[in-house]
Amino acid sequence: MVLDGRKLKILEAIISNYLDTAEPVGSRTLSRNYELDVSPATIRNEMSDLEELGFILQPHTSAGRIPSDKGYRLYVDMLMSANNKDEQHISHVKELVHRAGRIENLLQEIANLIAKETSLMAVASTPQYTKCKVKNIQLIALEEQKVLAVIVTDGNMANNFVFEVTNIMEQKKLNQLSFILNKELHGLNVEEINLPLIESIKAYAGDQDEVISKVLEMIFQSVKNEASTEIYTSGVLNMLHLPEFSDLKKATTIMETLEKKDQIRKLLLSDYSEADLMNDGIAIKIGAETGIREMEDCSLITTAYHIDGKALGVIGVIGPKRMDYKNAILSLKHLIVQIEDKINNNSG
Amino acid sequence: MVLDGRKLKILEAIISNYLDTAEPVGSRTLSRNYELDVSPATIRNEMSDLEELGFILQPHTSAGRIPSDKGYRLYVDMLMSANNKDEQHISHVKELVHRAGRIENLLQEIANLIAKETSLMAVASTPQYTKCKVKNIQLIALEEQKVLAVIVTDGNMANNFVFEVTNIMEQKKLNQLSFILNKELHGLNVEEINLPLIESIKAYAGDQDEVISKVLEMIFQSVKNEASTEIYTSGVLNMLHLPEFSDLKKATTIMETLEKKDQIRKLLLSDYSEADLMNDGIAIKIGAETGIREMEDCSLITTAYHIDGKALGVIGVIGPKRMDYKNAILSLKHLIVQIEDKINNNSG
DNA sequence: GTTAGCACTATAACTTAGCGAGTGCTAATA
DNA sequence: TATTAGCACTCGCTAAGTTATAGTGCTAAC
Repeated sequence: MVLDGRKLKILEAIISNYLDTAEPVGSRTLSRNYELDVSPATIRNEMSDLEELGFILQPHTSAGRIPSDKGYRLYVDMLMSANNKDEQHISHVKELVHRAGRIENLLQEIANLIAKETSLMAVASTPQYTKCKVKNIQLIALEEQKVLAVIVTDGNMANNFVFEVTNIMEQKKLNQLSFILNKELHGLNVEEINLPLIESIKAYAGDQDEVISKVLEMIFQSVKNEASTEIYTSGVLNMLHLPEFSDLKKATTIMETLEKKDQIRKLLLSDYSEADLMNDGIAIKIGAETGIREMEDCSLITTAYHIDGKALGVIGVIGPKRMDYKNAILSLKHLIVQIEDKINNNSG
Repeated sequence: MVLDGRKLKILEAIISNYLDTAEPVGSRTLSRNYELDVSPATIRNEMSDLEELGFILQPHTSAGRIPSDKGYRLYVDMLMSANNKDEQHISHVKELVHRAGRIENLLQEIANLIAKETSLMAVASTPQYTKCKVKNIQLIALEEQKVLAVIVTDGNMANNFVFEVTNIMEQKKLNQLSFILNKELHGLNVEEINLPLIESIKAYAGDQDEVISKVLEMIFQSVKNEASTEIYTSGVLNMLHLPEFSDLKKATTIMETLEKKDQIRKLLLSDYSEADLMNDGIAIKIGAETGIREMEDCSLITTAYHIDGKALGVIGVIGPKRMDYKNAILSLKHLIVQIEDKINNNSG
């Protein structure tokens, strides 16, 4: 049994209808509303085949059919190869991107925008700190024995750390130390700051090595700390309006899952398969493919943004498997261009 | 008709029972489970009186009674005057407070902790920026024409702004300008930075007045921007488990309301009545008292934290009107001490 | 290969009856 | 006069039964 043209057409019709209605699709509906030119009975036979092939399934005997994960997969793969070039979005995006000063704000705004455009949940991660380049380090005297270290990386991400020192520090002295740190670290990837390097820099600092080593130690620690990749989300509540979560129990479960930043972070940063990367860098995970049981009714679409040609962070959409993939992909594709523009200008 | 001892006892029993069960309370239950030493019939008479006085109400004819806003008000006022001194909490709070470096992290952690302790939603606002004192300003060269300004205020709050300048800026030059800015602004309240002051400082700067005025302009602008007071929340999802929101529509409404940071900010920072401030600084708003229609089933308990004796920011709990006020108040009271300790040490 | 017709099925939606918790009122009691 | 027992009544909730509906698969005819 093979997926001939007519079966494909019917499958497409089923998915398309299900995306709209969230209701199982019956043979009569298909025959009436799609130009298939065959009777419901014929469609029933084909549907039976499609089910056997695993592309659709029946919630219960007397119901219509809904797409299976495998069905969705075929559908999005077709979408991707169609390579639709329509670009209508333009508008206020440029403005928005221009307005936001720092990348953190930018990412939050981007997430808000995606959520609004798609009426779904949007996610955005900051660049993976470890892969960013150090642009500037500045030490600031707070009070006698407290120092604030500001570390600026690509994309003008500013990370702040407060630490205590045993000696009283004057700003002038700190400026000198900042100068040394900058000379040694400027342009390095954060993950290149390792123990041997720290030792060698300490040697320079002479009697002020306490401050230097504390700063470096903090950077070093923060690298190991996965949580340093911030996740911004927006539109979680949009999920509550979807029929798939119209039952409070399901709604609660999905909300709880989506609130777990650790889990979402892992999901976003998990390796892309090569197949995904073929498609303009758009990666799609459908249902069980996410690897999270609670998200079996959801799909995730992501795309990475690049700094200096390296994929550093991710923006994406989380919606029901039934989401409007086409629109979501378009939104992401469009925004990613803007973001990269902005970041690479900033760090250029 | 007056609220004699027995009526009060019955009212207390009704509220107490309703806090536990979230179900309307009937006369039989009261007579059985509380030591009132009167028959259900008598209690019914008293309840009828209490209803007429407006302290309780009946959801429908054949149901028991539930407390009205007025009833809750009496109840919490009694709680407050009882001035309970029991302090069991100790534990890891000190540790937590010590661990967090910057106040932003601290507040988020505090919110998490309150949410966990109370199983409700917690809120915390950063200090009102306008009332904070400038502690240090440092300018950092990012690239040829971009400068990052870090403004540190009381409690080691660091605010970052990026801006562009027309001339190429070297770090050395920026250090000099930072020095000038610090000399002029250190110790001032942010809101004291007004236009006349800006003009007078510009005069000092001579040919470098562009940078100076841009920094000051940004500070000045951010003061006007209410949104600069960040709101941290935690445990929004706890609300979903409460019986009052077991209906999806209600759940959605409350979630949407609680997600609106602007609204919550306004609510938190709205003026305290004098009466509230009498009670150890604990302020309670019950149901309609919040002024937000969607929160008519909720209560808000807040308390302010102080820096240099001025109330600057707020931490609080949002829960159903039926929440455990006593426990929530205790949690807040206990934490506020820790926070003030931490902040005032930091800024001391 | 396609289609009409039909028996069959499972869910959803509506209806009804009965239960239970609670009230208010009245009359008896201390 | 305050309290209580008794009772009729109310109303929402639940369970059971009933109907309607939208779908299927199969068979036989085209």
